[in-house]
Amino acid sequence: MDRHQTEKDDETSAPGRPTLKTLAFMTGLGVTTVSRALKDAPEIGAETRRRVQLVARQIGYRPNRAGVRLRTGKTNVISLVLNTEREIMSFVSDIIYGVSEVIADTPYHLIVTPYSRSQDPLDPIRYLVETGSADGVIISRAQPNDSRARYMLERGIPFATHGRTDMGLVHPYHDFDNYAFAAEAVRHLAGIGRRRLALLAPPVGLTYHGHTVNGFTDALSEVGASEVPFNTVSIDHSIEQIRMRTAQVMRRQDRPDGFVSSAAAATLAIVAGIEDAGLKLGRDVDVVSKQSSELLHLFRRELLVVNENFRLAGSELARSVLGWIGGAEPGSLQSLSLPGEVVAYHRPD
Amino acid sequence: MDRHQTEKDDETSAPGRPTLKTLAFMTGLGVTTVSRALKDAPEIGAETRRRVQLVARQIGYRPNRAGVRLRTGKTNVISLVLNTEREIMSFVSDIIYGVSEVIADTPYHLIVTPYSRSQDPLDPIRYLVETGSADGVIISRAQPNDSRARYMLERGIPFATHGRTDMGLVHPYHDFDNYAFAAEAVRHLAGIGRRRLALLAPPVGLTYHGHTVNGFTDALSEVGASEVPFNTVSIDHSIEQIRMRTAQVMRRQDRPDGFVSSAAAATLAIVAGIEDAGLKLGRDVDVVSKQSSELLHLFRRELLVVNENFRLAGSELARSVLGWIGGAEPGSLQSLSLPGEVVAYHRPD
DNA sequence: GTGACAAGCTGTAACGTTTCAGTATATTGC
DNA sequence: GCAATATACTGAAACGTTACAGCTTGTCAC
Repeated sequence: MDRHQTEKDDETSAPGRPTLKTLAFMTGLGVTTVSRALKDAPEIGAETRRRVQLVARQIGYRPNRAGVRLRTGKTNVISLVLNTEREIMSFVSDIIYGVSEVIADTPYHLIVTPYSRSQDPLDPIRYLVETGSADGVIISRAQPNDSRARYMLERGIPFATHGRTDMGLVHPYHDFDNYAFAAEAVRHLAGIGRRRLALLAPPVGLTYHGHTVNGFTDALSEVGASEVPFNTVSIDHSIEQIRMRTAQVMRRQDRPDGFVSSAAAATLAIVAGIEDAGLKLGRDVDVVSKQSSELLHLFRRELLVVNENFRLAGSELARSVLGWIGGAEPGSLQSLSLPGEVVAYHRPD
Repeated sequence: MDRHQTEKDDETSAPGRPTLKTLAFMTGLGVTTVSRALKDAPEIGAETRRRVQLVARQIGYRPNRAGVRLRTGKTNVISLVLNTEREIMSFVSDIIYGVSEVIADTPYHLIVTPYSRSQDPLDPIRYLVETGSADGVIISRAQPNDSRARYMLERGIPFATHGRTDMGLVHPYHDFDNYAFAAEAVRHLAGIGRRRLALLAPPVGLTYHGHTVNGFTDALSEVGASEVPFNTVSIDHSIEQIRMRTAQVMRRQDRPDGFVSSAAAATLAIVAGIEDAGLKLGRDVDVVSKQSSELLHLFRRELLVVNENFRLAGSELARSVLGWIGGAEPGSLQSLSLPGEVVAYHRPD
């Protein structure tokens, strides 16, 4: 307290957003005390604490994110990393809303970090980690051996994956039980007399491709049905490709009499292909499809559907990441969503 | 340079992310010089500038966002404000990717700020502005008298709206020409002999409701067709509501023989309603619908569609906001996207 | 009465950046 | 030869926050 010390600013002049200094001035306390009072530190008197919090609420104090971030490194940001080309449309929308629901009452913001086909999927993750841009990350399209998960695990940054990995490493995830889905679909088709089944699977490389294929084949042998190979296309292929391939296979004499489809948009293509071949859904062939919004029954009432709730997935993923950030055990933040029944169309009255 | 001055840190110890100080140490320059050299300030020698930039690139220097934000108030964030319940699904996905494309080579991050039915739409905007959380904002569902736009205009925060307003205030926007869409749809229907047309419009209250209705009615009188009132539902209503209402109207003797629908999902409901009434698309009635992804033709090949590109909208909106932030005239950042032709189904070969 | 200790509060420094007000050296005008 | 000026650089301060190391004051043990 020797020289300068311009008596700081006069607090009353600029009416800009209130800071700790403003609060300190108003309460007559020190900035440090105010800071601690706001976070319920134990060494602050109970009355002081209440007084500070009251004033803070009154004048609408909001901590400056940049200040906190600079000082502590905490960003209060969750990043959702998405593939710009391959992501299912309703997935993007629903998962964002699911995440939003959960972080709504937290100080967290959601930033969307996209990457495109051409890029290494690790790129956006590296960016996030290197620049410390997020406290937690959500990734989709998990792979059995997922370099992104491995990378983040090494750097110790909290994340959650949509879909499981298979590297013997434990981390939070949320997944839909695609094994159960495929198996249930096969059983249902077998139950209505279908015996030669084709599977439109998720792209090879993603973990749930394996789950789906296993559920499919296991159930096939369980019910004694046979598989019609259909693995030259996946749900990542274009509508046109799937449609043409379906039409092709449906024109063969040993054509399938049942399909299991892992995505709604792809199902539209399958149906188109079936009809291109001059066959009729529900008579010549049945299709069980996953869907994430209730639209397939409008499309063709003969379709059989199983619902997957992406909004729920978003919420679960957000909860997992926040849990990990909050210090919970990664292993306790894993969840699996069971498919509901295969549902056939019921005429609304 | 009297007391303390602990010779700062030894720069070589912690290998954390490089900062200006790191660069200053490596180049032997002052922090200020480095800062200026990196932003091509004129008072820095050409060689020094190149040297600093070289080193910065080599060691992968990235400015610390919190530091910049704290000092300058610049967040390098664009916020996309979305309604959690009412937003069209493909809209969310496409617009995000559209925005992402544009901001990919900029320092900007995209944060998604959702709000729900129950909230005042102004809430999220107020939050963003009050906390200074974004340099620019994108909002959708513009209204003729839009309190959000007015609010942001008053505070001077750059934004762009998806859809136009009608308050005599100028601000950036991107819009699809829904007047032209509806008019074109009517003309097309009239061209194939349809005379009693119904419009499934956007929700009242949004600006493009008016545009659509005007285009519809203007073209009706132009071609001498008549309107079958259908304004008890809008595209914001549930599939079931639209479906029932459609079935109702289709069972009347003066039923429409043509529909114009402003959204793809709603079109599914209209078709379902038509079929509920025992009528056949393409024979008893034709439907022209907007769509944002190429799916309606798979649904019913008789459907007539007009494409609206939401990804483009996202890109345009992002460009507008960035332009405004960059100092361009708001009035020069407005764009209108013209609808393509009404397209009927063409059998892929 | 003194020492120890706890309770409650405070100032300073630091996070990384940019801005402001310089300083040192070279160049020019005359 | 010297002032004026331009060039190229620099340190200190500030943005808002939290961590650290204090500082008072009061209470209690003995």
